[in-house]
Amino acid sequence: MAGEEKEEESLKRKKVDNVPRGMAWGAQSFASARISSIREKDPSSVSDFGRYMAEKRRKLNVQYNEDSSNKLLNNATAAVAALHSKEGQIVVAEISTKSRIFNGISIWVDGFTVPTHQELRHLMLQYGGVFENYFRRELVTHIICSTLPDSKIKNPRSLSRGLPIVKPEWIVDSIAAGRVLSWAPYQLQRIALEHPNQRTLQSAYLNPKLDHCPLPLDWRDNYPTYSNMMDIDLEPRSELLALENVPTSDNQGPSSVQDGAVNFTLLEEDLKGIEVKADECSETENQGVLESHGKKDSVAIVDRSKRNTGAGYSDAAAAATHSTLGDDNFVQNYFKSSRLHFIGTWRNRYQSRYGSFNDNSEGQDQQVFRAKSGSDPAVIHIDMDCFFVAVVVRDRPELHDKPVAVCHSDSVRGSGEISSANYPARAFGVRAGMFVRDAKAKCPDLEIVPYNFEAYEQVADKAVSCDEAFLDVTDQGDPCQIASVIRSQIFEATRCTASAGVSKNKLLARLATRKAKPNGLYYIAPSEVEGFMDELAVEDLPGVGWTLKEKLKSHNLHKCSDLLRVSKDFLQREFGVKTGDMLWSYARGIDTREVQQAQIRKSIGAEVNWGVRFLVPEDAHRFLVTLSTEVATRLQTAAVKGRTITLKVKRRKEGSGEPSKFMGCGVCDNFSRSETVGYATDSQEILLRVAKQLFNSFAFDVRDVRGVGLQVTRLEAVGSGQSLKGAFSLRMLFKIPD
DNA sequence: ATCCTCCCCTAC
DNA sequence: TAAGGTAGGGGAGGAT
Ligand SMILES: Nc1ccn([C@H]2C[C@H](O)[C@@H](COP(=O)(O)OP(=O)(O)OP(=O)(O)O)O2)c(=O)n1
Ligand SMILES: [Mg+2]
Ligand SMILES: [Mg+2]
Repeated sequence: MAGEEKEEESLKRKKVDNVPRGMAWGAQSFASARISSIREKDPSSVSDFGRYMAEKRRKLNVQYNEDSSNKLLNNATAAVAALHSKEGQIVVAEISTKSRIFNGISIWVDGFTVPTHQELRHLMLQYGGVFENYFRRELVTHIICSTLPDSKIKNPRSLSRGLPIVKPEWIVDSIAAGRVLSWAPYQLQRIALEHPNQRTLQSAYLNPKLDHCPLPLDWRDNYPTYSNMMDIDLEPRSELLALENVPTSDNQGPSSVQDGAVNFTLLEEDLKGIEVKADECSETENQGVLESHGKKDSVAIVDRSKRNTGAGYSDAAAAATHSTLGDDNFVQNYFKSSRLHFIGTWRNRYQSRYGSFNDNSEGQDQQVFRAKSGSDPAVIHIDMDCFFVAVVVRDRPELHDKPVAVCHSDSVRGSGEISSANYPARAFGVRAGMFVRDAKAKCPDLEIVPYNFEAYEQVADKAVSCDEAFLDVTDQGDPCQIASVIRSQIFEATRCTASAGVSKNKLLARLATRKAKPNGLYYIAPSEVEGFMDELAVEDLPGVGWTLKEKLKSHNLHKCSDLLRVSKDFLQREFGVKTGDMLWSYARGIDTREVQQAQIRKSIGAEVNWGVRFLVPEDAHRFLVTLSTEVATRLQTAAVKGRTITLKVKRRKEGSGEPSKFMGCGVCDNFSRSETVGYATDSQEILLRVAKQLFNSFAFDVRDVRGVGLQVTRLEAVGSGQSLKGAFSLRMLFKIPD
C-alpha cells in the first residue's frame, strides 16, 4: 500500500495521459510515447507540481536600487502631502511640525516586517529619521528586523557588526510615546529557539525573504497602534487617486492575448464611486495530471461490503454517501465546498455584482487616446499574500508565525489538497496543491486550518475583487505612489497584506509582484529590465508551466537569458507561432498586451472530477440531469445562449484502480465530443438531451467513468436577436436535435 | 487562408 | 475521509 502510494505520488502532476492526437505546442519531434515514458519512469523529476522548482531562486540582498528607492521615498512624501491637501485640512503643516523624534537615527530594514519596508520608511521620514535602503555600517544606526533567520545567526558577518538589531515595534511604540524609547527591550531574540522546526530547511532558500517568519510575534498588540498611525497619514481620499478616467482599450486592440479584464470599485467604502480599470490574471501552477495507481483490482465501489485497511472505513462505503451515487444533489453540494470551483467562478460572481461588462462602445476611442498618449506606460499588479491562509490567520494571532496551510481535512490519510500555505510553511517546502500528508512530511508541525469562503469573498470585495488585479495607471500620477496607497488601504480594510509590482507592462508588473512578496512593493524601471530578466528561469515567465519548461530544458534553454541567443524563428518552429513569439518577447521583457476591459465570455461550463462513481447507466444519466441543470442556470444567469455543446468524460485509465485520493478521479484518459445545434439555447432539456446522446456515443462502461463536464460555446447574448430570426434561422431549425 | 473539432496547457 | 473547477490560449490536422 505504502509503495503504491509512493508510486502514485511520484507520478502526480506528471503527464501520464494518452496522447491521442497531435501534441500541444507543436513539438512533433517529441514522440508522445517518449514523453509518457519519460515522465512515468522519472520519479526524481521535480515534484508534485510545477511551481516547486519555479520557487523564488532570485536573491539579491538589495531590494531597490538607488533610483527606485529614491523614487519610492519621494513618493511617500508626496502621497502624504497630496492626501492632506485634498482633505482640505491643515494636516500638512502638522506634519512638518511633528516631533522629529528619530533625528540622528538611521535604520536599515532586513527581511519581512510589519509595518513593511515602505511603511517604516514612511514613518522614519515623517519623524525625522533616516531610512537606508542599503546596509552600510557607517550610515546605519539600527537594524530593524522582525525575525532573524538562521542563516544570519550562523553568519557573523550579517550579525550587524555590533549594531543593535531591533524589532519594528520599537519604531511604532516610540512614535506612539512621542519620544524615542530605549531599544533594548525590543532587541530581537533568536527565533530559531522558538521555532526549532525551521532550522532544517532554511538554507535551501537563497532568497532571504523566504528565510524567516513573515509576521511579527505580537501581531495583535502591534496592529492597533500601527493602524492608528496609518490613519493619520494614509487615510484615503478619493480625489487623490483620480482614476476615473483611466484610459481603456477594448477587444479590438492589436494584441491577440486578452485577459478578461473587469471593472471594479476599489475599496468601496472608502473610495466610493471610483472606477478603476483592472483585469484579472493568473499566475500559479496548474493542476496537472492527477495521479497514477498501482492497484489492478476491479473498482472498489462495486463491492460495497469490502473494507479497507487502517482507517476503519472504505472508499466504497464512503461512496454511498459522498459520491454521485449517494447524493442526488451532489453537484451543488460539491461546488459549495470546492475551492477550485470557488476561485474558478470568482470573476463571474464579481462581475454580476458590479454590473455590465460587455460594453465596449467606448473602446475604440480609448484605444486611439492611448496611442496618442505620450507618457510612459505604467502598470500595477496587485496580489494578496497567501490569501486563503492570511484571511483565516488574521483572527488567530497564535498562528501567525507558525506554519499554516488551508485544507478541508487534517486526517491521517492526508489526501486532502492544500490550497494555500503561509510563508513559514513555505519555508519548509509546503506548497499549494500538495497533499497534506506530503506537506506534513516536510513540515510535521504544519497547522491545518479550514476554508472560510465567506470571508474570502468579503475580503476580496474590499480589496481587489479577486486575489489579484492589474491596473493601468498611465497618466494617473506616480504609479509607485498609487500602488503604495492601495496596499495600505487593502491592509486597513482587510488586515491582510497585498504585494504590488510596478513597471511598464503587465508581464513586468507581475514579475515585480513576485519579487515584492510578501507584503512588499517592487518597481522595475525601464533601465533595469534587462538585468531583471536575465536572472529569471524560463518557468518564471507566465505561460511557461511544467510542460513547456521541460521542452525548453531539452533544448538546453533554462533561463530567460538562454532564450536571448535563439532566434524567434527557431522558437516558433519548435513551439508554435504564438508560443514562440511569446517566449521571444517575454524573455526581453516585452509584453504588448493591454490592461483590458472584461472580454466577452466565450464559453460556460461545469465539470466534476471528484466523487464521480456510477454503477449503471441510469446513475450517469441522473448525474447529467443535475449537471445540465447547473449549466443551464449559469447560461441563464449570464443571459447568454450557446450553440455548441461539449461533453467531457474522464475514464479510469486501463490498469488503474481506486485512486489513493479519497473519492478522487485517479489516472484517467480524457475524452471530449461536441454537438452544434441549430440555434443558441440555454434550455436544460436540450442540454440534457444532447449530453445524454454524447455520453452514450462514447459507449463506456459507466463504472470506469471518473469525471464528467458539460460546456457550451458559440455564445450569443440573449436578446441579440441572432437566435431566431428570418429564413436563415428557420432553415437552421431543422438541425434542432431530437 | 480560415474555420472547426479535439485536445493539451496554464493560471488562479 | 474530502470536495482534483473554470476559462482562455493555442496547436494539429482535417474540411471548406
Ligand atoms: N493551486 C492553487 C492555487 C491557488 N489557490 C487559491 C488559494 C490561494 O490563496 C488563492 C490565490 O492564489 P495565489 O496563486 O495568489 O496564491 P496565494 O495568494 O495563496 O500566495 P501568494 O502570496 O504567492 O500570492 O487561490 C488554490 O486553492 N489552489
Ligand atoms: Mg495570485
Ligand atoms: Mg496571492
